[in-house]
Amino acid sequence: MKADTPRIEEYLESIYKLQQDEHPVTTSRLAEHLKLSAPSVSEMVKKLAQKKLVNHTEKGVCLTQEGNRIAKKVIRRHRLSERLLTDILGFRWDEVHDEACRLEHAISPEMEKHIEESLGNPKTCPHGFPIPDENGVIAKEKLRPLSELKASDKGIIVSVFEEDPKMLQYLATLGLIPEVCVRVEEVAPFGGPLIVCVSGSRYALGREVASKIKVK
Amino acid sequence: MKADTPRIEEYLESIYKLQQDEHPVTTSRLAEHLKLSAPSVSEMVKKLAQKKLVNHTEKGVCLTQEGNRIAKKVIRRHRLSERLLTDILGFRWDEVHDEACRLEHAISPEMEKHIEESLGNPKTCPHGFPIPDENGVIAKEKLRPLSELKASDKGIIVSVFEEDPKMLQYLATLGLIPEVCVRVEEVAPFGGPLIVCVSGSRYALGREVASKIKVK
DNA sequence: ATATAGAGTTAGGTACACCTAATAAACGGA
DNA sequence: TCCGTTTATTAGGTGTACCTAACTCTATAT
Repeated sequence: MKADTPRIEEYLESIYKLQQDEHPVTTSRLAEHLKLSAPSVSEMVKKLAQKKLVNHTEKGVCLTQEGNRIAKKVIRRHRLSERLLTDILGFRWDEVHDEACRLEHAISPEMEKHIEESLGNPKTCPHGFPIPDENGVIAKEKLRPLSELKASDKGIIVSVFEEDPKMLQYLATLGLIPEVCVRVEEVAPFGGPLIVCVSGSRYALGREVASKIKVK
Repeated sequence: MKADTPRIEEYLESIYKLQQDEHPVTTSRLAEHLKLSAPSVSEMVKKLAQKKLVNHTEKGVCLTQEGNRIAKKVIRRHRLSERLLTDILGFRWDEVHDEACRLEHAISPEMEKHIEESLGNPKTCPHGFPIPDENGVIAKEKLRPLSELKASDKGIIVSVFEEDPKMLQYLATLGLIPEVCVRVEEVAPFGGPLIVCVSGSRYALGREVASKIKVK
């Protein structure tokens, strides 16, 4: 009864991601994220609970210590894969997510180490998210979503939480990528767009997209 | 009914490999190579035949054109993976086979291209076997097994057909790796060992091992 | 207060890839 | 020629992960 077959890894990884925002991780949200039917997820969650990888209460699903450990291991592999793809194999940042989704389940602990060393111990993936160390420890910084800045606030982009290649390409053409400095010029009222200034150019940015961009 | 799920790829790859030597590819040889029971293989071969990926006759299993195409695609990915592992990620040649067995099913056509370019279009894997091009074309050379050389014959090692890490390590310590020149000093009668000379040192080499080393 | 929408689970069923045990067919040696 | 071994297949069964349809809650709106 081994606990880290690809399927299980995918469930734990999804649960981990959905835990990031405040909302509870419900069966239906999980089903949507995994593109599976609700009953399939319901059943699988039961099995994960049996294996002591998640706790399932009225308020939703949450990872146990062990579940968390495995999820972070997978995320470590995902982000290391993304770095390998961009830094060594010459992929663009918008191309790597789907590739990494496949690679993350095919990487041994030894390969993990080798990638890490060959890359010079990178701290983040190409989208700015931290790569957990071998023990699953993640370096934390306190970050704000770009959408919460006020007019004339500025910050340095740390991460871009977006998996859609088209949107990533678009953001890259605007120069909205990690490490770059961004200044908010104007915030339209009633949930309207932000006007931001990036390396001399001004752009309008929807609130929803802006909320996926974290700055420090 | 897609035809290239990991399981199917593994079967086709095994069949391809077993086709290399003269012997017909029987159900039992396949079962042994895949470490599965004979009935499982029997059943799966039937399905592969339905999908028109193999022909199954009295004399054994053989790949159809399409089966061959897929097998070579997988082998291409396997060998490119091995090169990536040794040349870029710093693995030793005896460590890469098992890693590559997992990677080969997780690599997209785009990644294939990127690996190839990053490596400078390598022609062979670390064990000396040719990497098929995108169209599955394999550059052929006429080679002899080391075991068939006579006393005082010499040749340059081209490939080492051995998957066992221990044996690969051992051969590497003797210097029996691709590109190296080897001379046969003596051939013991009745299937006994060969005495070979490699970069100044002399070693006894069993016939079975010697037959896995191809020279030109 | 009750009808109804929504979320979650149960029931029942499919596909897939594997297994063991038993059977059938082929083949080499006494 | 016949027997025993090897080789392949059939029969029957398991576990896993998915599905749809139907049911059961709960919570809200009229």
